[in-house]
Amino acid sequence: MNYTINTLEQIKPILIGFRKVNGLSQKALAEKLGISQQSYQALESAPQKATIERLFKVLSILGVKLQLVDNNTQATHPLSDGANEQDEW
Amino acid sequence: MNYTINTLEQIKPILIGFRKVNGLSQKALAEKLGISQQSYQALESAPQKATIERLFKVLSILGVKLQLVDNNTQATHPLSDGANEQDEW
DNA sequence: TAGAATAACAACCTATAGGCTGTTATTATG
DNA sequence: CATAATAACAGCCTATAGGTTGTTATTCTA
Repeated sequence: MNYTINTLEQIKPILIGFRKVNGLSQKALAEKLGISQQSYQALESAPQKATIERLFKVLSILGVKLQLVDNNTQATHPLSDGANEQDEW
Repeated sequence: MNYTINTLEQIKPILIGFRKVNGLSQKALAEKLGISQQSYQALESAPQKATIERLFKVLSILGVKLQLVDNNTQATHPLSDGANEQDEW
């Protein structure tokens, strides 16, 4: 399932959704991160302000991967969304 | 073109690549962001430390979108990578 | 090889991310 | 409705993100 981020406001509800799908409370997820529930709550309430590093850790726990989608070359292979193309770099 | 981020170290070279593909120098991109070349250079040298907000701005200029890919539900529709499914939230 | 353009490094400052504890809503559920 | 679980808010502190200017490599090309 892919969720394209068009605006920063979208991240928050998506994050909460992912956490719930994983059946985790803020406290449970915070424990996995090694921080307090209150600290995690702060992150979840404004994920745009978090560092990539921090979001990445959370997403790893939730089984979610970050992807960068180049819109410039989008049109060339409309249906060829091969697994990973980062090897080209 | 999709670039899945498996490790934080991947972001830096991908970022530089996107900038070059767009034919921009650090100075040129910095100007679009309204900051100095040196400030942008700091961001580019350690993008993991940047906030989502900041990276998002850079990616917008470079014509790159952020995507969250749920690995949990990955197997259900292997080939149905429909455009955007965030409306389901 | 000189000069221009580009990228990187250093020192410095201010705002805020990232953490804590304590308390207060807000949902569940027995 | 009482209580437990969950989520949110407040105040506080320290580390660092995000910005500046000045300087120094590093490419590139006439």
